[in-house]
Amino acid sequence: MIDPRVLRDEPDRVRAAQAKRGLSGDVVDRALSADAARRTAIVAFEAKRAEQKQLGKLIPKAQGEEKQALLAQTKTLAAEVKQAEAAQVAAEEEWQSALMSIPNIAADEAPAGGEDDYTVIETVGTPAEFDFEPRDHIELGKILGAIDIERGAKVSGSRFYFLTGVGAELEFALINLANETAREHGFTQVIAPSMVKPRAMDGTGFLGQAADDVYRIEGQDMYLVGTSEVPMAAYHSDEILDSASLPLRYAAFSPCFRKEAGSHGKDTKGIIGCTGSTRSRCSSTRPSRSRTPSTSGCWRSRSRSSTSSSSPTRSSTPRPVTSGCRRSASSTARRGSPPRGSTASSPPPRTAPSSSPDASTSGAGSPRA
RNA sequence: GGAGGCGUCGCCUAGUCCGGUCUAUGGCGCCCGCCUGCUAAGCGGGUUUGGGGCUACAACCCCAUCGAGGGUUCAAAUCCCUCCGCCUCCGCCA
Repeated sequence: MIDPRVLRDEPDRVRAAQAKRGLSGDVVDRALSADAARRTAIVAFEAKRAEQKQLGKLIPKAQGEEKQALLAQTKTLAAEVKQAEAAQVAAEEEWQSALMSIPNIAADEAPAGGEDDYTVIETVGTPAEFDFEPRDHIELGKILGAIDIERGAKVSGSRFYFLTGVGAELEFALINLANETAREHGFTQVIAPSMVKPRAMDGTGFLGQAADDVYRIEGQDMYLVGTSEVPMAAYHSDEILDSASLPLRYAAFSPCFRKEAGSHGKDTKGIIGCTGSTRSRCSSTRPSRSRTPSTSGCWRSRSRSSTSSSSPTRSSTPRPVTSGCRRSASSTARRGSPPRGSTASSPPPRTAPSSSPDASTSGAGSPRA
């Protein structure tokens, strides 16, 4: 969720960010009044509680009738404290839910609007031109015996596939390439758990507006991760890191699970943006004095390399505590842009917690390796 | 899945049996000051985190915080319940 202090101090900034996404600013006002109500409730509760504690100190010293009177007095007070506390908790929850309904503040450089309002920052290379009718990945996969969609559907349903022979080899090769490249750049190799507790999922914002895309394990309070960003963002949670050790850089590999809710049948032809995939993802943690996000690269093993950004800390001090972090602004691709050269810098809410290239480049299907 | 042990403010630790002067003890480390050719030692003070009030974003005051969440009670580190984590052992392991 967004920093409550930003909301309180710069509500207009939040309203402007809402407008940029085409969202109403009403939630901002709702959150502001909830914040005020919350603080009023806190004052009321704490006053009662302080009174109770003061009286409680007198009881062991008192004797006889005086003690009985005190006990009676403090008993009713205890009830009042309980009531005030309940009111505070309710106000707190209202405030939380209002805050949660506000998405991350869009970065200043992010253009207003939706998917079609992108700005091209840089074009790398020229799109390939063929003097024949090029085949798509489905056809190629079939001819090469690399992708078995039929059996994928039989075993697991639509949007699943088996990678076979050179297809599987290509997958491993891409992962190795990604990891090797990351290693050369000083990233530590990590194989991360692909199931996490709610705290980790929430910490990266995936239980907010992206909750629809997330797989939850039935009967267990656990989630399948949509990217290793989730376990890695939680990796150093509750730790205080020596700033001299920063940045800490990790290239983490994991299977990735996303429901891709609402995207069924949308420019997929089977395997792009699939429900289960593997990725190698780089992330780095660095001190954040300002509230600007730091960047991290992301190599996706599937068919392209890409970059994304994240904000590994919400601490306003140089002390980089990564607990429950959530990126506070959207991303800017820098390097290894997809062949189209487009740079989506304001991910739509559905994909907000993820890196923008994941969501915006689904059409560029030809492997680079 | 089962049995046992453990979890205290950076680290170690006292306190838990028997609820209230616990405002959580002491040591180490760290910070500030004093003293001192320098350093070390010594002496004095400070040092959990989060929230709120008042403000000058200070000082100060208040609330919460003894793994987490409930409960009992006028009152919980302390009693009860549930959960989590770590350790030891047993079971399971396509």
